Amino acid sequence: MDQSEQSAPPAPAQKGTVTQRAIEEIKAMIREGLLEPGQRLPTERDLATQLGISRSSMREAIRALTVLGVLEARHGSGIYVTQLEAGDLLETFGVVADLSRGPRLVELLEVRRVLESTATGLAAARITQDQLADVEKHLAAMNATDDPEEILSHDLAFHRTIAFAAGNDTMAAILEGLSSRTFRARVWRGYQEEGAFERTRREHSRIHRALVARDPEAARAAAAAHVGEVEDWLRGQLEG
Amino acid sequence: MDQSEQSAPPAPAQKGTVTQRAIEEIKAMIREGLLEPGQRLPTERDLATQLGISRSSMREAIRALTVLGVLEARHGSGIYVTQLEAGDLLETFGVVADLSRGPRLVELLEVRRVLESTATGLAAARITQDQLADVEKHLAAMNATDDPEEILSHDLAFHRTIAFAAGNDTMAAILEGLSSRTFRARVWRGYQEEGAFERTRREHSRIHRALVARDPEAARAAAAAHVGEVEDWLRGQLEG
DNA sequence: CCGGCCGTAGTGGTCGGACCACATCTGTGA
DNA sequence: TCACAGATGTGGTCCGACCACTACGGCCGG
Repeated sequence: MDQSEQSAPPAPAQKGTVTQRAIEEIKAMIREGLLEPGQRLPTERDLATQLGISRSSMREAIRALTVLGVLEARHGSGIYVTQLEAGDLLETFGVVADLSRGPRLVELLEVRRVLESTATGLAAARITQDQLADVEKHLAAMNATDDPEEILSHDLAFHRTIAFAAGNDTMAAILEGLSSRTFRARVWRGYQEEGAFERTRREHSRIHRALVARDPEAARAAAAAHVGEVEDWLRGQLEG
Repeated sequence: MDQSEQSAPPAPAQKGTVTQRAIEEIKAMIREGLLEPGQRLPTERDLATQLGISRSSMREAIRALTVLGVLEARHGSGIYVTQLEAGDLLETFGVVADLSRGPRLVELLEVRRVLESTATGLAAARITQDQLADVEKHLAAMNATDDPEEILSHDLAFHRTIAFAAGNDTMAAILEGLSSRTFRARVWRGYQEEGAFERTRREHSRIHRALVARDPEAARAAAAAHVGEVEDWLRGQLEG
């Protein structure tokens, strides 16, 4: 709305802070293909000189892009562009889940329910024998122990494998964030104390059977019900 | 050489870089409720002293949390915790969409289709008269002009209003990121050149009719088809 | 000739201090 | 009483030095 074209091409375009400008500058370089995934960037000192800013400011810009999963700094070696894969970029999604509280937790679970059911449905049609074997491995391990930590660990792997088998890495990465350890640990702490172990096991078995039967609709329903259980419980917690 | 004064009983926990430690430290403070949304933090200088690091490192940590939407720095005033609302935290989602290319664009559209259809279905049941009026306003404005920029603008507002009416702010925020200006501009540039205007208008009308009729299933289907059209086109582009 | 050791140059990581730009409060003067 | 100007404190930027680590290459012993 304010983009009135100016004459000077090398004009600094005094928008916002210097660091912010540097961030946009680097993002633009990547977007336009000047920086390929995996490629090494010039040194911090050189980059700072190129953009005419101090190394401190450039470092802040680099740090910002690092936490976003766009860049990766290797001490003593250099700065590199990540592979820009779904996992790299969506890692920050976990932060959101970790810092969310109250009603937002329910909203996140609602999003997870929608995506998880879709992914599980897709997986029923696409999962390979090897992946199915993995799923069964985690299912068995989950049922073979009573250690909550271990159960949670295999539970996560169970769903992760299924999400990955759906073939949409982006969706799988988002689900990964929505199921991050600390997030689920917080919710499940109370949920499992109410003796939900058995119900969880039944639900997992139902999902597994649907995958074996290659029944997408059943898989979708089972996954939705599975997440929905936790969702309803949490909703009740917030009200009561 | 001057930092060896105290033996540090609270355990320095030498994990990763100093800055990384500071980031986790602040996140923990927020997670544990020591820092409330909207609250003002100590000054950069004080924070640096508290954690026993330099101001430079602390600034990098703050910058990192700023781009994640957790903190907000106001020049001359101080540093504040954001409201930690969905919009604040999920703003970075737009960055992902902007930097994605090729097959990942299709994956993102697939995620959007799933969420958009869900949100539109929910909206059919929950939208208020005022919100419906807004939707109609954008629909009319969209059909009254031929300026692609303006069309895109109202198109975004059309879907945003609907997503918001669904009642799940988190879902709406994610959709916002998946529909960010630059992302859609890139895809639609080619799509609309193929004379897809008319089809888009028909699809929007269909969504609108379903909302008016309070028919969730029809709304869901219409939204899925709408996004699916673009999805298919893009998939074809990548193959052909 | 080969291979491992070690020094060195180059990189990111950290530090401390200085100064600038901006927001806010305060006290003065009309 | 109110408006303005200064003082104060904050984040924003810059500089220069040093530390920690990696990678490379030449040296030395086998």
